[in-house]
Amino acid sequence: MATIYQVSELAGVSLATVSRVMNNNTKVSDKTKQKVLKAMAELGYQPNSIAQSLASNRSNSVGVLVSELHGPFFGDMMSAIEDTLRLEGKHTIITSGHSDEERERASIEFLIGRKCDALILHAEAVTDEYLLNLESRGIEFVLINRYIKQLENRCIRLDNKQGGYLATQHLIKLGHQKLAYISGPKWKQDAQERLQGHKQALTDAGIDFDEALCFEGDYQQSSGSKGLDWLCEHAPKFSCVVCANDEMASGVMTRARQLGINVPSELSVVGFDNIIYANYLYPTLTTIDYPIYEMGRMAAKYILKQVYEKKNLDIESVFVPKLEIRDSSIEYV
Amino acid sequence: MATIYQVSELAGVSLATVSRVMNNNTKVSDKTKQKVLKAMAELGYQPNSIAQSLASNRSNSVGVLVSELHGPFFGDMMSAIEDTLRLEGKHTIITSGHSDEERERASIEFLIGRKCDALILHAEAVTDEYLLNLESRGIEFVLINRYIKQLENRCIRLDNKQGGYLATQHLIKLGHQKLAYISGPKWKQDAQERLQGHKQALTDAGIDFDEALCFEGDYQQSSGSKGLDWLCEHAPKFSCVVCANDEMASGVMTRARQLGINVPSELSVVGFDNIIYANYLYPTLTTIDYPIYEMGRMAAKYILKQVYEKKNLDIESVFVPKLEIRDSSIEYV
DNA sequence: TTGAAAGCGATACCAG
DNA sequence: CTGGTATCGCTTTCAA
Repeated sequence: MATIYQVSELAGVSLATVSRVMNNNTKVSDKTKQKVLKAMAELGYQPNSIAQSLASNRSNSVGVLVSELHGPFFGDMMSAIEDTLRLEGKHTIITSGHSDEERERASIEFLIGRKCDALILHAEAVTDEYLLNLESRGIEFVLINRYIKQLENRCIRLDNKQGGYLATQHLIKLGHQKLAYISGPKWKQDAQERLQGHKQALTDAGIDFDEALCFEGDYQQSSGSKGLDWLCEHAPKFSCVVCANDEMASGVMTRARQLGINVPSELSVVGFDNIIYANYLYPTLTTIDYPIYEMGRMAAKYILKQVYEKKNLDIESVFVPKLEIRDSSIEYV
Repeated sequence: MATIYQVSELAGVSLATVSRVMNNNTKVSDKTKQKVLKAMAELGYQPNSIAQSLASNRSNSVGVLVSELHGPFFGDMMSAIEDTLRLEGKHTIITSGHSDEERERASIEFLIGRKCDALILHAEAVTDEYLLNLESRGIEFVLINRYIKQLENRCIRLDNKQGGYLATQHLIKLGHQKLAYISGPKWKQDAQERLQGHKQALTDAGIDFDEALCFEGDYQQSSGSKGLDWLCEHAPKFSCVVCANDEMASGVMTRARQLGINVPSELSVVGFDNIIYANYLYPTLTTIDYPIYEMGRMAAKYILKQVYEKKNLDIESVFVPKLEIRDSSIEYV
């Protein structure tokens, strides 16, 4: 692998000059520039980015933390970020935290050690203090789907409560009075907020929230199935179930089919997230649109603006959920 | 951020000694070791991995290239790799190539520039020559889902042809005689192989392959829908359709429903890959199991063995597809 | 506009 | 077992 030294030798200029044409920030005469370019081409020179990072304390790469590397939600998030950053020549390093405090922290520290210029975090398990401390360490970062008051301007988020509200309100408007709910893990902020929205919608409609109609899932498809089983066995009668995400909703629909319960005529189902295949389920799933791709883009833009000094970028930090009505929910008769 | 220099100063030893306790490969007296450890703790010292890489020409990270960051297939692949590598303290850097030659090459060069110790590549667009050249450059890598004779031992792959064969044979055994086929992009190796398997199965059953019953999709869900439309309009009558992947199969089933065609009674559908939600579709999808998680693990193990000198790892490079019979395919009457 | 030289933060070889 | 020192490949003042 050719080094900058060999290039400078072949071109008959100094190291510094070669470096200058690479980063073309300083003026270099056109003639020398051509010589250098030619030498680089001839040697098939590729700068060693590790050395660049060490010297400049800049890596042109941003670190991303997701909960899981698989799953439609994080897939879209990663794609959005990489697409956006790549256009500006920045690279993306991805790690996963598995919703576990220890592992999230380890991943974040790894990214920092890797001298990422900034971080985009979907951090669920790590404490507020840790994140606050990150800021005081001078680390540049932005949070997706988490709200911490003191870090407000670094939070790109969806109004989850409003989303939960919309989902439930939709069913109430359809005449449903007995609504079951399958929540995400209660310790997760978004799960809490979505549930709060649900309760608020009930209250506003004069319906009492019944703990017995509420099952705590884990956001996985299988827990939707488990949830439906549990509800059928332990809960009072209900005509619909609102799920805290689409994957659990999918689990519910599949299990319902196995149990011989028709969706939507006997049971309406509503999801949350609007993941890509919500529209390919049968029946197609009524859900709350979570513009995760847009939010991923926005997070990347934030970094571009704050860290890489791109101007003319409007940052918007709170996104609004939208109800997407499809076939899995119908009027209660 | 503390440096090794400050640690050595505080501990009253040389740089070299500090380095030695970090990498504990050379003997260091217990007493000095404790002094150093204490100093490190006191300063909250974290080695700078960029500097380590530059100096050691080792990064303890392996680069991964996938086609897309989203999608169930690549999600599982990435998860498998990261899970396996992390257990050994190695890190994963992920990039995407979007099935585009230019971008695949750029990503690979980025990973190399990043001094990854090895690469795991799902490279579709880059030429054989390029890959061959990679080897002669002395780069350690392993290929997933691609076969190049000269690189045979570096190829972790599924017998795609056999998979295509099984899918088609299954339908023929059920009595189908008019089989439509929706392939992946013809320029992709796996798409070719699966199609070959399909043709072989037809031939073995004495059925002629009919070009008019074959639509070329792009492995996306939407092209499954488009494919069915096209087939209904242009192709002779058929009683089933075999799809080169599950996502297109899902598209076919959804479109069939919209067209009022019952699956499976009027149309049997078979997919390929056995992605996680194949089992949540309605009807559940008959498909060919692609053990991508296992293959991702295996690729990681190969690297662990070859590059990081872990012993006692059995490497298996050709995986066997398995037919997974579910509800989307039934006997032809 | 260009060159010389001092780092960046570690590793690793060679002596002692 | 420990210390000194050259080195990795590049960036970035500082002068010229």
